[in-house]
Amino acid sequence: MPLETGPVGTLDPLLPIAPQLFRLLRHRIVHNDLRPGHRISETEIAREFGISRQPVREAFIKLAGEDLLAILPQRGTVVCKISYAAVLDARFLREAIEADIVRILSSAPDPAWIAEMRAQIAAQRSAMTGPQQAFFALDDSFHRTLAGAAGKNGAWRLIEGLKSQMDRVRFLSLAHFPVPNLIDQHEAIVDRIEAGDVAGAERHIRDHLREILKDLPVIAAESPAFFDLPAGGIPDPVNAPVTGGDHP
Amino acid sequence: MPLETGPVGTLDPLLPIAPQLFRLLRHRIVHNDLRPGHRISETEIAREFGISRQPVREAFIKLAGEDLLAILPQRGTVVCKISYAAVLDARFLREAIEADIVRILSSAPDPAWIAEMRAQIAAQRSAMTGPQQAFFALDDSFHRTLAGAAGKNGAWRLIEGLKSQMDRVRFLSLAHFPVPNLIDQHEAIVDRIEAGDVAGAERHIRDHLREILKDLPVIAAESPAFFDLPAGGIPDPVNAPVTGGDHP
DNA sequence: AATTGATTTCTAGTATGGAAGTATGGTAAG
DNA sequence: CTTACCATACTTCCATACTAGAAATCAATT
Repeated sequence: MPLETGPVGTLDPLLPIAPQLFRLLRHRIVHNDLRPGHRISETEIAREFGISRQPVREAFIKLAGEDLLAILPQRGTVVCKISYAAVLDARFLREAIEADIVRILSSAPDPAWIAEMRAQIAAQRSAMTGPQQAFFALDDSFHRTLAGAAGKNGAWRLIEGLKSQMDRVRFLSLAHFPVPNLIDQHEAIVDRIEAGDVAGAERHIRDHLREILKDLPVIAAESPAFFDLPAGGIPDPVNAPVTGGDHP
Repeated sequence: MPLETGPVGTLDPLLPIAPQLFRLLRHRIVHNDLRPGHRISETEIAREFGISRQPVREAFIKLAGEDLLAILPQRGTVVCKISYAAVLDARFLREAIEADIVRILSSAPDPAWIAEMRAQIAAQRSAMTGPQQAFFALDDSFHRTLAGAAGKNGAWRLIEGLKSQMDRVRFLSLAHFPVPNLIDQHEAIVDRIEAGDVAGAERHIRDHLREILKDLPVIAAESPAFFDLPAGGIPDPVNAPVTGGDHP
């Protein structure tokens, strides 16, 4: 995994500091160690790590680019709330992209990649009894493998940025996600890819990526303080327009 | 248009400098005023605009995030060549996203938006005789309108980032793009949306966004110095795996 | 007591100085 | 003529100092 390597919590002074700090703070925010609305200042972080403000500032700017921090000039910097709309947007984009990835795969199935995916699914089942975060890592790996198998590693880089918004929800309420179901869905996707069933594979990946729509309203209702909700309260995103995967 | 506003070439010292400089340099790179491979330094740019190196540095970091600059620690900063692979990746992602956008639109056509799109197409035809850059602006506006009509303005923000890679190609060789054809394609897309023909609308937007595949090899062969080509020379991207829009 | 005003104390933004590392050009040795 | 070496002139990166502006605190006034 290119990102998120190494222990999270310390900085190696020999390596460039700003990118390290960026990953570290990003990890803290996505895992809700830094809570939405919490104010942090460049000075404070600089003191905590014994570095100057400059690399902190650069990390802040990059985090603001992912909508994880809001920098208010001359006023302060706050951890963004989880934008309900942004989560839905990110999910929509992921579905669109991964649907096409799966179409590529199923239109020309590669036995070597199929074997790799099945091995990963086996690992996912083994991780079912362990901590849920372990499954999430394997889940990421699975989806990244899909992209890689389709020759779209560049696409995964983009998805990683989108995923940060969705991950904040994921780590906010680990209990809500039906891991066994998700693994079954992974298996169904690979089955349809192996069978060369383009429409079927597409339908399954789209359904898979719509799972979060069921849980999001529940989680948002549980922790409204963490969310930036649209006017009118929590909408029912399941009623969002159908976007594909349902052709005859 | 949120980005690229104001005159390009001067900085307002009253406003935050770093974001202004970012947009300005981005414009120069995308329009190939700064050529691929050209070396620039923080000091040089700082002198040119009479500012300090720090905001320059921050602009550089953001440009590196869009793969427009490559910052080599302690060695220098160069304008990235146009990555052939990145252009293909960006195009793939755009197709996936806009295909789903068009599916939303055609599954529930809105007369008001249809009228807006038709008006824009008329404006495009008027701009056919003028400079080609004027058409490009209208083309962007059209696609942005599609996203907005589907309630996916957030998606357009992402596409804008992807588009910078494709725009570099576009501005590199204005002559190659068959503007009348593109406008006809726009019209066909809107026709299918209005008719509620989901599969047809999807097929047309995908074909539309594949136009660049025809021109890219030609442009790359004309200006190989501007491109970062994969090993083995210029591939034929038209033979890339089919990714959708061709169901029965 | 409530309100207005000045002051103090925070913030991010910018400027500048120094440290570490790399490429380059010249010089001396083989 | 070729090669190894060293000094120099760059580069980015980090640290520090300073500026401008916003918010909060406290005092004076009504």
